[in-house]
Amino acid sequence: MHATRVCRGVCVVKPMSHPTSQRPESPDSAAYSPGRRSPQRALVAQGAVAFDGAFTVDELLSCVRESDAKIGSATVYRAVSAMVSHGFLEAVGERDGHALYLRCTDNEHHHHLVCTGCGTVAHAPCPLDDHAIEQAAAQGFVITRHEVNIYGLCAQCLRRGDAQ
Amino acid sequence: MHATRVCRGVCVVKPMSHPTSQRPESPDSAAYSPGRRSPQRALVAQGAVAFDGAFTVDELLSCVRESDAKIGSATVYRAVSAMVSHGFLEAVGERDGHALYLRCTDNEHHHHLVCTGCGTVAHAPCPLDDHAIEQAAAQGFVITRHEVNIYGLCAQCLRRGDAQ
DNA sequence: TGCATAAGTGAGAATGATTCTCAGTTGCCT
DNA sequence: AGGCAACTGAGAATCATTCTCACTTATGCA
Ligand SMILES: [Zn+2]
Ligand SMILES: [Zn+2]
Ligand SMILES: [Zn+2]
Ligand SMILES: [Zn+2]
Repeated sequence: MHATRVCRGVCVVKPMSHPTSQRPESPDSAAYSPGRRSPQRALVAQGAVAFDGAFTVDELLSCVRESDAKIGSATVYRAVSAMVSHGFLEAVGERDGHALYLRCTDNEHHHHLVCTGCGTVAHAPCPLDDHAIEQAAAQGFVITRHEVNIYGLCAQCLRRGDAQ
Repeated sequence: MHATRVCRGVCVVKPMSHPTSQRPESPDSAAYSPGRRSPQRALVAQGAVAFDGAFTVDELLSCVRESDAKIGSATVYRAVSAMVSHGFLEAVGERDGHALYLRCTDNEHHHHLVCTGCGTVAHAPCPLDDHAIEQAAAQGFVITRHEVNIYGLCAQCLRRGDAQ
């Protein structure tokens, strides 16, 4: 159905030799999440960065398992939650009932267009400009939150003729 | 947490006296869904219409149960699915893990702004204008689907000071 | 009108992503 | 070094939604 989504080589990081000694200090290990620094969270962050585009928690899990075979799925869910609430990851819709996440380094607010074939992502501007906000205000509303999820097919998948 | 969401009086329709005879022929019973006409689907359609704004399947279910106490939840789920794919209902995001639906009679494409306090809905224009589509095309993408869910608070809920 | 047939129904089981529990670990601060 | 709260992992639990299956029942056609 979908092309197998693999994270790039970077993902398969040098497996940590031992718990306490010689822990891989990822360059952004400080930024990915608040709270304590753990090797598991560092691996999850590295895995997320290694994906080209959108990924599910399952995909991230199996990617991370290549480095730490016995990491628990709950740990990855927890790490993803923390990263999302810290802004290191963004939720970008879902695929087949699995939530999609994305690491995007562009820090001005915008949205994403996800290829349903391969997970590749393109940027899309936010529709909530001043005009939209005023229009909402004219109807008595104050906007607190919004989701814009756009799906499509990238050039490659179009060429390959992947359906849907 | 949330104000109790009730459908208006219309919702509590005259309970059908008996299966085969004297079935309530709702005015739009023909339009709500493709396929066969059943009293259950008519009730579900009437219930949906009776809501002012967005509602969850649970809310719709308990509304419909006031007319037919023993309607199955699967039946309501099925009816909602059929109505969504027929365009009679629209999905407008979620609340606490429950999908939100809405009956909107405005048939030109647009999106919705849902009050998280009471479910009241306002209209919002679609952000996917020609420019956005061209911009996607410039990145090699063809858009196939999109979701725009906006959440906020309506004037009434703001006045009442409902949080979130 | 009377049948055939496929669509709809309902009770309950199943699904399955995500969250929770709980008994260990282990960063991190003093 | 010690204390403790945050983190982990295994597995159980949650819980909205879907599926199964054995009936019903619209609906089109003869
Ligand atoms: Zn693609
Ligand atoms: Zn935005
Ligand atoms: Zn409101
Ligand atoms: Zn739109």
